[in-house]
Amino acid sequence: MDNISIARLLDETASLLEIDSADPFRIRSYRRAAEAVEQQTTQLSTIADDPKQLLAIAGIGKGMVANIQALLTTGTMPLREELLQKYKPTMLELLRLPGMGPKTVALVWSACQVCDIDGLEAAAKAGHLTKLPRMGEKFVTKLLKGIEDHRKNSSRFRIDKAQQHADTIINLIRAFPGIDEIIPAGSLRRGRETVGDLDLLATGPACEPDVVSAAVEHVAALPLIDKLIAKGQNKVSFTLRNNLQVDVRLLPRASYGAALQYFTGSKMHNVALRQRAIKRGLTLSEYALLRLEDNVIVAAASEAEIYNALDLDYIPPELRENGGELEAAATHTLPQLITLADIRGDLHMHTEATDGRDTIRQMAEAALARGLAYIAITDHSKNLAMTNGLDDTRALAHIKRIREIDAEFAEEFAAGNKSSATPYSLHPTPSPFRILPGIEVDILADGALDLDDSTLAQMDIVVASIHSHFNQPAEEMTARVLRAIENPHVRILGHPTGRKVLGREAYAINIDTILKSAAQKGVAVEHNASPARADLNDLHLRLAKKHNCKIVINTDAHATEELDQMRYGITQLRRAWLTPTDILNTQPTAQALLQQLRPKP
DNA sequence: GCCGTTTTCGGCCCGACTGTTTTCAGTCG
Repeated sequence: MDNISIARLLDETASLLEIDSADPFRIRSYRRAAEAVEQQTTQLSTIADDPKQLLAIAGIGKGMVANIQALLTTGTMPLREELLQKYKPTMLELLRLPGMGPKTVALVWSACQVCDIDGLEAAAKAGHLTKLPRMGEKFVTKLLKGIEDHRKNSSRFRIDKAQQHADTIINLIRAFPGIDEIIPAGSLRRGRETVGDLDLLATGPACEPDVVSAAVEHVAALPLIDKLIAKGQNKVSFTLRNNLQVDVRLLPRASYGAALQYFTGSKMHNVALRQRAIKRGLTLSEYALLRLEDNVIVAAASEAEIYNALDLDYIPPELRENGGELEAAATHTLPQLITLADIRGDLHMHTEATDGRDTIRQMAEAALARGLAYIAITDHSKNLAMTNGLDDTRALAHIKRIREIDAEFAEEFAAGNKSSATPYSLHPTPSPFRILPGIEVDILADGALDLDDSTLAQMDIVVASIHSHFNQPAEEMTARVLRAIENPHVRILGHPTGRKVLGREAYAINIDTILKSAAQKGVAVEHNASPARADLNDLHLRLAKKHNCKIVINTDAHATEELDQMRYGITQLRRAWLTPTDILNTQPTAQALLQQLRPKP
């Protein structure tokens, strides 16, 4: 059993304990243990014989060692079995519905014997639920809507999860000798926020027709396969334990480009491309671009050859949605899309002062190691009590500390003895790494901010975001944001739509009005790079560009490794046709960036 | 259930919002 499976079972046990109204702290222990296990780089199965090594992991104690050893040897553990006597595993899915917490799940089970989504929907429609305590018309309406949304989304996977699975599988397949290239095609390659399944295309000497069967057998025997769906001449289809379907195709080098083009899509892009081919007396398939009259291959080995043979510039996968990219490619007017390397700073992140996990210095070191030139530390303000948000006094003390560490970085730079993963000297224009003092200030229900202007005046970066009262009518919500950005200290509007991928609809808000107003006031709008919260979708981003709005892309990292999520945010910017000049934090230095932001009052 | 320890047990982020109540439990972040 691998770490992911152990983590999942521990987490599920935590959920079952919640339904069972167990001690909340005991529940938290199981959740923490699950997280800790998931983050381990070594497989626990290899060190399970040595309890000392397990106990060395923070969050794993004596009890958890016994649990993990039970899981590894028997595939389950006593507490889990005991809970499954009382409850059904399908109840865990009910917890994912909005408004359904452990207490409510336990209630519908004991009162109506409802333990799955279909049963819950039936009970809701039959009016059984309104007879229960604390459940009225409104609750049932919201619940039915939640079930509908859940069904719509649950068959898709977020891009980062899909990418992780793809990386794992790719590494396993690459281990087979004679496979030298393997690329995920489909919506993952196009950078969609969610993907339905994985399409992996491999090529190399081992994929040539006369020898491919050995490679097919290798793929069909991968250890992480849950169900093998199909095994053909050069294609293997299977599902993983989480139901993600994976199609692996092993293709000869000569037709790899055509296959990559075909399986990357999108469908509408391919239709348009094939129409263009026919007009030129050609025909495009997954095998090659052929001349119609004599079936001679015009292009097949690479995508670039195919596009060029159709009198088009190479079109990046993110643009292949039949949204004007063919016309642009034909007239050589495709945009120079932004890349990860263009991003020089990250202006929204949290530290252990509030709900982050790492220190100011750790975040800075991690950003420097990732090649950034500057960051802003923007911890939460006091209204977010659950994050231990900063009041005015603590906020001022915090930025004092930020300034100190910023000065330390400057000293270390001057002394030339900075030891970090990326020495300053590797940067084209060496200058000290900068840490800007900032805050993520909360926009209250009436649009006021929850810290004093005198405090905000001390900050280089003031990100204003909404964290409560999500259910205001659109007009009120819009007015509230407009009032917040009236405050001259606000320089960035944080996660302006509150959208969550696979989780929550955007706030009811008039985004057009807000973007216009932000553009007029010089307030930058933030695209949250986290794949869970790709806040502005590509439509929003295009709208922001149209209104000449300043745009920043930030990770909102709560730990050093979350800085890596920038890559997913970049993909969304590319899908919106944005270039480096459309984004403020492509500015090379903190000073240049600050000059681009709204001037301080 | 874990942790830190004054080695034997107490502390472990908790406030705001919602839909239901008629004073609050449950959910969310």
